[in-house]
This record gives sequence, structure tokens and C-alpha cells, in this order.
Amino acid sequence: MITNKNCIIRLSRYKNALYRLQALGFVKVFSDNLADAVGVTASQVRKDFSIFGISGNKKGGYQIDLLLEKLNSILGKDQLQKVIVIGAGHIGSALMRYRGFEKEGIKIIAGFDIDPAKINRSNVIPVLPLDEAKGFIKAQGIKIAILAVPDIAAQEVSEEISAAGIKGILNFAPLRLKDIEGCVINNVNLEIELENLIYFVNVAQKLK
Amino acid sequence: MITNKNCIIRLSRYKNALYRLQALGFVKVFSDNLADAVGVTASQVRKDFSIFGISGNKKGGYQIDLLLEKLNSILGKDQLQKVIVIGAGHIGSALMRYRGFEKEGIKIIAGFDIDPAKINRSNVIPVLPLDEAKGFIKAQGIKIAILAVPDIAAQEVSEEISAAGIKGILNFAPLRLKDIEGCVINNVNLEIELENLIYFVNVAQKLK
DNA sequence: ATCATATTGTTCCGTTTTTCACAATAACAT
DNA sequence: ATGTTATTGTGAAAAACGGAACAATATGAT
Repeated sequence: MITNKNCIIRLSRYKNALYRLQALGFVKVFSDNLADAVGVTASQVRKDFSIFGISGNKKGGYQIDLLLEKLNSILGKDQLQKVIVIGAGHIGSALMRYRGFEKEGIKIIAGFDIDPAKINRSNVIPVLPLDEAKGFIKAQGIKIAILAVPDIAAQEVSEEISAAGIKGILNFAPLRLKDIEGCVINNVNLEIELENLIYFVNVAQKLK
Repeated sequence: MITNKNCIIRLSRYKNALYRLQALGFVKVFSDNLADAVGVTASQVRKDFSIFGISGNKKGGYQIDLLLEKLNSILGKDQLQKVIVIGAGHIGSALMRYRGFEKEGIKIIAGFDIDPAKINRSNVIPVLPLDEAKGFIKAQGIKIAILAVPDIAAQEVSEEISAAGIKGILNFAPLRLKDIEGCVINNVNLEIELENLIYFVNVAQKLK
């Protein structure tokens, strides 16, 4: 079974590129077209496909619609993914308002916050009290949560929601969460991303 | 010269862990303490340090304050980093309000948007018209930009700002920007992060 | 002063990941 | 029908990466 995160990220990128190509009217695609679009080598594209048993046609490339079907199936996009957001601060509420997830079949169906002032049950995406999260997760069978709470709270909250049934957490809190059995954690750390950028910009400057 | 992004990310994590240890009163640290804090092996810690010529003391470990000094210097944190945000939509304005960057020595000094309704010159972090960005970047010598514009605009805007002097872009638009000579691009793609999480959650389920 | 011990720094080794290279072959041209 | 060509699929080579192991050595104990 595939455990290589980068490989799966590439599949997502292929998929996105394929939609763009499709929108431009293309029906088939060659490995080197996709490679250019995504910024990898053509070999890499073919090998990634081969890992997942995706095959094309000698001299004919890959048929975009079939390819998308397979990629979408691998990526779990053949069903709507219901997601909750924990923490309705700046980042959390921006994510709730962000429309970009919908076209990816990802739907944020509720937010949760500990602050009573943030509660809003009548909103399109309601913001509910944090202590209702556990029941909500169980009742709705939610598997994925976006964690956007202050770092001090992140560890405790992550353990609670995973105990309630969350299997995957996208963590925005700028600290490393302790591994949780049966729960996958992906970190988005904007400070570190910026630091990283700053480093490579500085290095590039020094090279000159 | 180091081109391994993961290695630099680890340096950031070491740094963050060191601040936490320092806050707890620790003065020195051993490679295995840091390893535990960050979730890597002790060998990895020592090797990372060795790459950057950071040395500790046999049997004495590393002195936290000196270590932090070196890491901060490597990561370019010995000077305030002025950053601008392009695009004052949901994500862009959340980032402008986000306080987490300040303690990292990263200061967002202005936002830019093409929509006149978003302009606000009197704000603490002013939001200025997009067509002032070029002049602003040059006048202030800005090197780093956070790009949070709709995907359709991302490519064009990225080329404009890099022509004006931007050397690093943290791109939130969900598409791959064409490589730009002399400009480093890091992508933060939330859709892909979620997709990735969904994939691994599904895989974990199937394994049972 | 000598010895024992803990920890670094680095070399070596195994694994993973990427790239290269080319045989297989389907499509097309003649 | 035959030959040519373009592109895939994959096996082998190379590179990158991380982990284990251990020699070197500073510190502290006796």
C-alpha cells in the first residue's frame, strides 16, 4: 500500500491539471504534457500511474475523462466529504467562508468554538459550542476535522475529537501534535512556510 | 548548499521546540531531547546541525541560547522580515489579522487588492490598490509576498510582483505557478492537503 | 591521575525516491 | 501488408535521504 505523501500530492496535482486541460478542450494527454503542467518529469508521471495500475495507450496517451475517473476514485472524490472546523477565529472563519473547497467535493458543514460570542446556529455553516462537537461528530459520522484553535488548546482538542471518531486532522496550530493512534495528522504551519521561503530567498541571494 | 526543504523545516521545528524548552527553564539540551520534541531521531538532529556547522559539547549537549542564535541566523530571523499580502479576500484578510507571525519576526506591512471596496488606507495594516503594489515593493524593498488572489489572476500577478522585486512567494492559489527566474515559490494548497488527508484516512480504513 | 560514562560528530549502510533507458507495441503512413 | 514512429510501461541505475553504529572525547567520579 502506498504511504508516500508526495506521490499522493502529485496525483492531486495531476487531477487539477487535467481539469484545466479538459476545460481547454483536450480529450487526451501524454505523460510529458502532464509533466510540464505539474512540474515533474514524464517518467515520474508514468511511474505514479503505474503504481496505481493506471494505464494509457501506446502512442495514444491517456484519455482525460477516464484518467480523471480513476484519480478521483483513488483520492476519495467519488463521494462528498463532510468536514468540520474546530476554532472560529481568524483562520477558522476564513476557511468556513472559503468557497474553494466546494468544487473539490469537500463541504464544511459546521464550525465549533469555545467562545459563546462566536456561536451562531442560524448561519449557513453554523458555529456551535465546542462541547457539542463530540456528539455532532458521532451523529454525523464526521471523519475529517480542520483544527484552527490556539496552540495551547490544540493537543487536548485533537485528542477529544479523535476519541469521538475523527480519523484525520488538518492542523493549523503551529506546534507538533502528539501522534494519535488511528488518526492521521497533516500540519499546515504558515510561520514555518514563510521561514522556509525566507531561507531559500536568502540562500539564492547569497549565491549571486 | 542545502536544497532539502525538509531539512530547513526541521530547523524551524528545532527552533520552536528550543523556545519551549527555554521557557521551561532549560539551559542546555541533548540531541535526543530535541529529537523527542520534534519527532525525529537523534541522529537526524545531529546530522542536521552538522550540515550547518553547528556543534555542541561532548557529554554536554548544546547550549540552548547559542543554538537558537545560530538557527535564527540560518533562518534569517536576525532581522525583521517585512511581508505584503496580495489579495484581501477571505484568506488574505485572515492572514493580515493573524497575530502568529509577529512573534516570529515576520511583519505584514500592507495588503493589496484590485477591488476598490477593499481599500483601506487608514488601517493598521493598510489595504492599498493593487496597482500601487509595484511602487510599494520597490520603495520598501519588499522581498516576500503572500499571494492570496483568485487562481485566474495568480500567474499574472506573480509575474508582476516578481518583476518589481519580490524574491519569494507563498502562494495560496490552488494552482502551480510557472517557475519564475530569481523567485522562489512555496505553495500552500489547502484543497490538496485535505485531499491528502482523505486519501490516507480512507487507506487506513481499508487496512482494517 | 586514572577510569568510567555520556554524548557528540561522522561514516557507513539500507531504504526510498527519482531518473534513465529501452523494449514493447499501438497507431499511422505508404 | 509492411515499415516507421510515437509513446507507454517497467526494469535497472542513480541519487537523495534517513537511521544505526561507533570512534572520539569531554566531563565527572574515584
